[in-house]
Amino acid sequence: MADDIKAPELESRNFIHAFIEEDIAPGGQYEGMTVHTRFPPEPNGYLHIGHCKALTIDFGTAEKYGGLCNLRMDDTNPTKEDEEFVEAIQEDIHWLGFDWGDRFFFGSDYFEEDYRQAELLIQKGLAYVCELSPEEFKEYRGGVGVPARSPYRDRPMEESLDLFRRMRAGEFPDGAMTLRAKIDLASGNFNMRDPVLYRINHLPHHRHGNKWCIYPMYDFAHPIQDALEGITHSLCSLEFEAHRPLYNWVVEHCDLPAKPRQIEFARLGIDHTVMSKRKLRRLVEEGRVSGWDDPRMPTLCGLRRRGYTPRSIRNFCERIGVAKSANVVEYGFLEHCLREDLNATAERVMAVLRPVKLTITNYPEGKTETVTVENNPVDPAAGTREVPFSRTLWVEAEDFLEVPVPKYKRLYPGGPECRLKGAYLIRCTGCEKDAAGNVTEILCEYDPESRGGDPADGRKVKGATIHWVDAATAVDAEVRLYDNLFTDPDPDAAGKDFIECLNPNSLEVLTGCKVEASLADAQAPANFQFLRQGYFCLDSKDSAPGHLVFNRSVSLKDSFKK
RNA sequence: GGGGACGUAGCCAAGCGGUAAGGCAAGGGACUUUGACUCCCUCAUGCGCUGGUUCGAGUCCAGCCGUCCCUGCCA
Repeated sequence: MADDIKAPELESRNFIHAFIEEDIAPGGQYEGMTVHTRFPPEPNGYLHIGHCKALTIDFGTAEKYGGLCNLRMDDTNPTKEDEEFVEAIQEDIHWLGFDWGDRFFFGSDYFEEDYRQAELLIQKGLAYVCELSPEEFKEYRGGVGVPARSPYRDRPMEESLDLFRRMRAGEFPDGAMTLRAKIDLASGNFNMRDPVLYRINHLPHHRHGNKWCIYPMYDFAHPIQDALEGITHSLCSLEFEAHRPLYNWVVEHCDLPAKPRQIEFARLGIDHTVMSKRKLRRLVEEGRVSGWDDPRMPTLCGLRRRGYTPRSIRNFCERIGVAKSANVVEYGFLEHCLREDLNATAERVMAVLRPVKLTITNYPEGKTETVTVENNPVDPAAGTREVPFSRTLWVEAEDFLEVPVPKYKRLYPGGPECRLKGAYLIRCTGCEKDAAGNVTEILCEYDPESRGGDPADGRKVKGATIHWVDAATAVDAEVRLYDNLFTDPDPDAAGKDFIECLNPNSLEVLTGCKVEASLADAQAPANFQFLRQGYFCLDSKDSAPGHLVFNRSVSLKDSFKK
């Protein structure tokens, strides 16, 4: 693992570990064997935060037991898969800090072996070619308490073998027939009602071109892939639980070098967050977002652009736990993990988002000096920087109120002595306003004996510490404060058009924001919605791009409501 | 009215017959050159419900209730 700062309370033991320890213990199914796992994304979209949970479990489990985790592209269906995603997935996994070494595979590279296993099943009388059309298939599938039917079930083995070979040879159109496992048409588990093993699909494969026109189904291909790669524990999400009997059936009846075990866990959900790959894909395709890496997307590349660090995401995934009950975590928890990491590692700059001019009336006109500010107050090793200072500054509009609210300890006429961070102590003496009554300039006097921010006489400073930038030398940068991830305001909105009911104003400002670009090349895509957008001032040219760490809320209203 | 799972605080989550860990959120306080951070305190007589077994049950048994997944030639 590239970096290793973890939250201190992280302890890692879950029910999967208990199963595995049973398996490798004396007398267990895998006694003396090395635990091997795999992460098998389908290359039909970008990885999102939900995949990160699986990644953490797959790689983390292998690591815990001294084994390895393979990366395998699950590309058995050419309909939706694309090379673009193959590379993006690898990039995102590496960014997170996981490494599969040289164990990078494609499920489609086992097509020949899949085919051999299918013929073997036919020869054993355990599979048959079924000529039901897709429509008939549905009709014949039965229902609760009603068994499925297939008139082709008792077809002679030789006939099925011949038809299957001709299926491969391309003699039949899409949908004409399928290869089915002969299991149990009356099973209460519909996955066992003679499931389809192979379907015809005359579509080029992103990796094998036109070599194949029949493709194995996930349920057939996956256990074979696992076995061929020597996977001992095939960890997947809960919706495959009902497929486990089929997984085991394939493992048992095929001619395989190993017997992998499937264990399921609850997939990750984040409240009000759109996580379905189908919907995310739609957002991209309909141009609702600038791309898969739009900072409002819960994709890893989106989170990355938004300012999330790999470590914060990994910590998040480790802390949410692994269990089988529905796992819907509050978005605020993800945010907490980011804030925690940024607090420890992000170099600060002072930034003013809604600038108001502040003039120190007793500071000599034309004079400039530099003051020293630490880059990270919780990490002295991050060093310091020199920041220009002069008579005219920009400060945050909300740091001044003409009439203070209760408990306000920032600038107001006659208010307490405040500290300009790293510079001097000041007192507010008044303000200038325009015709409309808006504050245009804050007037202050400073204490020349307080350079660095500490009073010469050691008196206690009652007011707050104010961030500022020097008006003459400040650099303008575009700071994008993103709205929250794409949200579904109605958690029960399944199937509804969630895009139409987005509520961009309901969510809080993210604590850590990324400075994405300087003024020169700041060009926001037209359909971006920012909570705030504009050109803001940073205290130094060296500070962009990078992270800005704000207080939890930059809203005056939120800070002071009691 | 089939099959498979799950129900411990607002949200995750430990717990495996001996008297409810931890984290997030929330509230209170201390500290502070970010109203941040940090630190301290508070926060389930209660584990979906009802019975039963037991000296003792979140843990075992029975019944009920609720939620989710499965009826693609998707993964």
